[in-house]
Amino acid sequence: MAARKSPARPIEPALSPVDGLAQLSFTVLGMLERRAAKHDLSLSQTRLLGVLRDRRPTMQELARLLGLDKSSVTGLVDRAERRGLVTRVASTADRRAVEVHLTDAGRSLATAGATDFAADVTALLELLAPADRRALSELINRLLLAHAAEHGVDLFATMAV
Amino acid sequence: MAARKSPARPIEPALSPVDGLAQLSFTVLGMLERRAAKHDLSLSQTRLLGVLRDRRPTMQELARLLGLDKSSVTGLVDRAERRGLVTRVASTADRRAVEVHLTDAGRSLATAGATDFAADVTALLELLAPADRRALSELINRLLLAHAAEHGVDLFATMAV
DNA sequence: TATTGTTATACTCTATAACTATA
DNA sequence: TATAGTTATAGAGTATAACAATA
Repeated sequence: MAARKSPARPIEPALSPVDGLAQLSFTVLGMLERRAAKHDLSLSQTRLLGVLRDRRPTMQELARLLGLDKSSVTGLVDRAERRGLVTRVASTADRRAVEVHLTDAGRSLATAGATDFAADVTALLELLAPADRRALSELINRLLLAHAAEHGVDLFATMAV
Repeated sequence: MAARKSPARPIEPALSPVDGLAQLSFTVLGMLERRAAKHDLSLSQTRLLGVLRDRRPTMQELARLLGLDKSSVTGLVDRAERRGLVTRVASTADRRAVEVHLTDAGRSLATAGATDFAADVTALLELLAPADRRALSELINRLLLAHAAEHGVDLFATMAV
């Protein structure tokens, strides 16, 4: 029961800005997790597939992209490989290194997962009026750009899922 | 370096609404996780302490609040108890049940964690101009209220951390 | 010597199933 | 019988340290 035509100040009780942002984040990540679970994927496996959609990194690059230790990536890739979602391919340039490639099955799953998740988030955003929705996206973009700039990060480099 | 006085259409490259919301969620949860790690707390332990700040639930209620199986909660509480953050107190009403209480140490840690996290999120929000910040919070509140209403959930019941 | 990746090991987190003790 | 909680067990995910192969 949202307030219909309340003016500037909302009648509803309001979450603090901090709590609101935290709650929103939990909600969105929860959606991602539930969708992934439908495909028998953990959040970690989902991130792995997401990262591999447009890259063929070595184990070490993968570790950096995911922010994990290389030994953790060994296990992550082991389990994905056992399921036929990725393959290890010997690097031609460096005989110590291996590249991790998405298989067709892995790519299908990554695409399906991304589509499902996008549907969830779109449905969430459609709870807002179109003008509000556009405003929210614009503000989020502004915030993320400022944050990325402050940390010297390329906002578009690590996007996955 | 956000665009200073760009009109309606931003000059910067923009993330799609879905990607923006996903990225923002990862950013915020990442902050929470890093702050928790500074106190040697996992996200699960942080949620546990957060939930206990204003409740003394039984194990079963805790399982429901955290969305976990009761056996998972046994382990979670075991580890927290071993660290002196919570205690198990026999229920007077039902001799099968135990209540989980925060210790003073646990409460301190929960408070410190919440304060740190709030500082991080506040710093993030302060990357926006004050008017933008207020607008963003207002839109997030609207979105969460609509979402809570749709799912028949009390938005304020499960807030933790 | 330094780097790439794996292995050995340990711990947290989670779930299912079986169990104990109440109710 | 049903419920509250624990235990036994299994597996994912993570990290540190030690190792083999290659650079």
